[in-house]
Amino acid sequence: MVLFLRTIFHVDMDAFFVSVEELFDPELKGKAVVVGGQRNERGVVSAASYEARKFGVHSAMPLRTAAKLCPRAIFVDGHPERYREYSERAYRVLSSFSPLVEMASIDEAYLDMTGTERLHGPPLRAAHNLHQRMKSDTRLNCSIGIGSSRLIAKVSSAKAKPNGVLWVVPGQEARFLAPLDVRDIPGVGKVTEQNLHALGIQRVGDLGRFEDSFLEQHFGKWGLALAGKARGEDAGGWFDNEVGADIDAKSISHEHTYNQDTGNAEQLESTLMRLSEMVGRRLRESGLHARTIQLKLRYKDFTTITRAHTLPAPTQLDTEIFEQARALFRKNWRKGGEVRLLGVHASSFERQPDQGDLLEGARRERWKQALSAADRLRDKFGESSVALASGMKGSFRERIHENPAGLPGKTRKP
DNA sequence: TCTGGGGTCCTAGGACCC
DNA sequence: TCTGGGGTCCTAGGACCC
Repeated sequence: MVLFLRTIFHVDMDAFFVSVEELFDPELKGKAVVVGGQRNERGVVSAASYEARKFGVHSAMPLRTAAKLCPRAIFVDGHPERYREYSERAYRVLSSFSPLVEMASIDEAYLDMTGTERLHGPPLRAAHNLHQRMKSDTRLNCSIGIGSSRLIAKVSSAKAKPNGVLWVVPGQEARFLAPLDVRDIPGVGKVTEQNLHALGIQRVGDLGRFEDSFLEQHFGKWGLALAGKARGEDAGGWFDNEVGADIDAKSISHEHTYNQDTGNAEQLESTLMRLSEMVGRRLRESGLHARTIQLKLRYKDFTTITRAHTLPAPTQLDTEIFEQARALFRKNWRKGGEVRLLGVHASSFERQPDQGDLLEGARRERWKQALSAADRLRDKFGESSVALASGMKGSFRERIHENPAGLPGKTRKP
């Protein structure tokens, strides 16, 4: 039950990574550009310019496929620092329009603009002002969707692209959604789309012909949410959160795909050490302690397993994370099996560690201090400058580059 | 065509407890 | 020998998002 009408903006930067790269190299402007790596690297497209999209190139597509579809495309490595910087600039602009800003990812945000009419005027005028400010302050284009829920704002910003503003007038939500493809609903991917098609549901409006209970039977909890979404409601899950509500991270993970598959135990364990260090570092930075450590292992043929272990007491120490990850690895790795990817994942966070006896607590504290010092060194001299002894073992200690294409997770503030 | 990395949420089964 | 019911924790896998 909606007690009062909300005005939500969804602001989405247009071809964000590509646009930022264009600022650094104006030569790229107007050309087919693919960000994410080189044309014959192992990896996928992070972002494609509108020119490249005309050839069928889109994000998440293997780089090699993109090269075949659009041979003349320019391939550019990603620059996460640049994207973070421009994301922060965008955040500053947004914050000057509403105190309730929530970055949903590096290039999109929700604003609760409810009750700002006195200051900013009616929604469309506010949006146009915001649009202009974004352009003048960041030199980047964005699109803005306006609606009475996150869902409507999100869907309408997609329809406003590129470089547009779209307002769905309150009361018109269902009419706006009805003709759209079910795939346009956030959360409906390839699989759900196929399942809906099998029931003869192609457009959002078709959902209205079915009872909520029928959808629940077919799709469980998600089916119920889907019924609500067809009416434009933020039904279920993350969408229900108030804009700007502070939500703690639920997991921290790092993974690495080798350029060449490897079955070398020493190299694999060395990678695990590096990944454990990266996870431990992030835990310490955010003051979190994890109880569950998970290993992810992907073989050459892409079969993937995950194996988890939950500790009696939470940790944020590289050594303890590594110990668990390695134990899981040794227990589950098919000896000699060629590995494509390794990952280390931490979850079940607690703010305070269960210290156990005092001596033990002191020992851990010393470790923590040593590791924090290492963190500062890394800040200064780069990720490869410091490693614990076991990570140094062997000649395979390689540098894991910061994910060139990756996106940070949901963060409240950049 | 040969498939990244970092997240969230959901399901389902088994263990264990009352 | 035929076998409850609910709650919680843990693990594995998968859909989905950017």
